[in-house]
Amino acid sequence: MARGITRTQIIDSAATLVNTDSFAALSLAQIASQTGIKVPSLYNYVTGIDDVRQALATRGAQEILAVVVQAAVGRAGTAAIMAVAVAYRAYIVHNPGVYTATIQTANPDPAFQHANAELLRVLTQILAPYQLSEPDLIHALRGLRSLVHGFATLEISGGFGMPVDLDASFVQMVQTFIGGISYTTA
Amino acid sequence: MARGITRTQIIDSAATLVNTDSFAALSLAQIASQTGIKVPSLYNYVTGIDDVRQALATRGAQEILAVVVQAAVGRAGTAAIMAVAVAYRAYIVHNPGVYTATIQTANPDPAFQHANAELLRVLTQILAPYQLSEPDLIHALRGLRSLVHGFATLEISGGFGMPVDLDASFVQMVQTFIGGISYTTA
DNA sequence: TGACAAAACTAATATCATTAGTTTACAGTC
DNA sequence: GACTGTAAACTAATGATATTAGTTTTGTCA
Repeated sequence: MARGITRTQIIDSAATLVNTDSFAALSLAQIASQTGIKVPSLYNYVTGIDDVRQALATRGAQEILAVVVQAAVGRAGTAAIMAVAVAYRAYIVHNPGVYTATIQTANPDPAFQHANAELLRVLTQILAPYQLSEPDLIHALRGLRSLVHGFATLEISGGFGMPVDLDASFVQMVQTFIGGISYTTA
Repeated sequence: MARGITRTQIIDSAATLVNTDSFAALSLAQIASQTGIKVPSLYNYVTGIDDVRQALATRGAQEILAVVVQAAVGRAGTAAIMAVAVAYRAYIVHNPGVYTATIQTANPDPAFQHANAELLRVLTQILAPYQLSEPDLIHALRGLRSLVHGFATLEISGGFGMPVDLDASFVQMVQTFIGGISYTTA
């Protein structure tokens, strides 16, 4: 008996599985097989498959926050927005399963809520230089998230026919957005 | 035995179920219960649950196409883009389950492919007046789809905190986009 | 009326998640 | 160094799922 499995290892295994296979196909049987224990033993570390899904969602939210913060430091204005958008999209493309968990899992975990709130705070800070009115700020925040989320999810689901020039399309889209809020300001 | 169930009724039932409950929770047991027959009898009309999912996806694509075409007729330029975006979002918000099927189901059905191709053609026509270069046209198409898809999916998954002023946010976002492609042209 | 096909059914199998109850392994104590 | 208690693994069983096989019923048409 290879005693010594940890909850973290289980979530790690689940993350790998959902990123390589799919979030929908995640099962305890897969996780048990990868971690070398039997399915019921998993219940020593998680309360069920929903617990695993929520843990993935929380991890995803925290990782996105980290990636976004990393992209934002030392940058301001349009450069900051572009860097954040690019980093956000990159995370989604490289972690499609975990990101899917982030949006498809109802998650009351305070850590999840906190990471999301922090993300919103960072984005708000990045938009601060534009001195938008309260409603316009909300509009801009929603627009930015919609843009990046929409593009990335269509991208990982194969929604765009040919994969050519996806980078260029994304950059242009974000630039259009940046131009738009600039004009709103003026 | 209430003989006379049809495949259409089964898909209708499934559509109602996914829109009121959720796409993920769809099961043959639910459909059988709603249509008044036993689960195995469903196999006289569908090849399995994946067949139902694909049928939902195809229906969604066709309905979206119809809604978009309806919004586009008699309009041109910015008015056409706005009308199409609003109609698209409205469809998603009112048919969240069917729309989810549209994006989460791998669907080789030619009718599905055709509806998507037609939608792309309509959107291309709407952008024609802007006389974009070939790559810019592709960028704009991707941007428009990302925008609407992203906003609507975040909306139906409760991604935006408060539901206040969602209409205003959406309109402003689309206007920003329209302004952006106009400037690209000039 | 009788035969055939369509459409329902029951029964059975395999795969899930989950729970209950049991055994094993390790750590600290006498 | 044996002993005990707990943590962590296990086997076994249950209920829900999709699916398949085989059977019965129903309606239509000759």
